[in-house]
Amino acid sequence: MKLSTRGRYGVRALLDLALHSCEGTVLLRDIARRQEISLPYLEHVITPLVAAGLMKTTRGPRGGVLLLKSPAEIKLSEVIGFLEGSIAPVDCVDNPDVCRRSAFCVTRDIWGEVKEAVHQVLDSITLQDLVERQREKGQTGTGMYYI
Amino acid sequence: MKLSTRGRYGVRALLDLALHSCEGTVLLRDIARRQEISLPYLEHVITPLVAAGLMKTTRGPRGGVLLLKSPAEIKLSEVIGFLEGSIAPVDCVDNPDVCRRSAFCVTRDIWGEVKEAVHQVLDSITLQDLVERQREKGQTGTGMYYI
DNA sequence: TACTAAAATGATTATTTTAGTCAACAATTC
DNA sequence: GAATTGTTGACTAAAATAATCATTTTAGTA
Ligand code: FES
Ligand code: FES
Repeated sequence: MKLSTRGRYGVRALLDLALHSCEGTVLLRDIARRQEISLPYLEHVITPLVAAGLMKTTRGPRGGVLLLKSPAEIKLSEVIGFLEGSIAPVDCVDNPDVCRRSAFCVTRDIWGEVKEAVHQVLDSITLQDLVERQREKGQTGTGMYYI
Repeated sequence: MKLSTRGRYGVRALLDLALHSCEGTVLLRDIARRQEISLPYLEHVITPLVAAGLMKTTRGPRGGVLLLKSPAEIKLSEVIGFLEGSIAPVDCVDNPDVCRRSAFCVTRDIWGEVKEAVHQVLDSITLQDLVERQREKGQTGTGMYYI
């Protein structure tokens, strides 16, 4: 039941981007530095988010990453979906055919309830909520307190 | 966010045991056959459940596995805890020291909420609930419908 | 006692997933 | 056209997963 680094880094990158996008595009390199993620790896991590249309990238000087949707319109359930795929704890919840026993398996029902519970949490939280929570905590993750 | 086979097989084995333990001990071999899990692997899977005191095993002829606690007293949250460890989606939820950023990381708070949501589901379901659900579905997993 | 049936344990293995790195390429600005 | 920035795909090391197998221990029974 662990999240991979894709999910963890991806959400953090998105939050960092939202926090610093007042000036338009943000350098991937800066996100990587602030979030302590290697730049080459971060490039791979955000790929699905770019593909999903959450952000736009421009290359070259003055390039960077730009948030395309308003943070209030980005739900964590979508983000995790793009980054990790389904949050179902077992595959047969989404796709009954992978288990022959699906029709009569009560444990499958349980895993479905777990999936639903996680979904409700992540579906009720937007990137905007994260931004506000972070501002309340006072640390916007600039990294200056860590050097 | 996937469960490993330990969690899936372990819960199924426990349910199978509860369903068939009217006669006392149950052969591991029978659980393995009904649940379509290889016997040698099942032996490893149930090890933590035996260690946790949920079941007792006796070797030799007329041996097998015996449920030690009443199904109504066995919560799925415990079972998954024994089989998979913490259900926290990231380690820093349980152990803040693994991330330097814990004190100000709002994503960590989210993962804590996810953990709590999953816990609430699993903590509210007992093995007895599974038994009853299975009986309602009519298939007690004898395997006879699959041969 | 010897035999057999069952579970326990530990070593080993193959496969898959994860978490990255690296190099070459493409686009953009100045 | 040179510097800068993101894109892509190949590659790799390490870890986790999902087992299998051989050996040992224990308990009952003929
Ligand atoms: S049907 Fe997939 S675990 Fe039971
Ligand atoms: S503190 Fe662990 S992910 Fe932020």
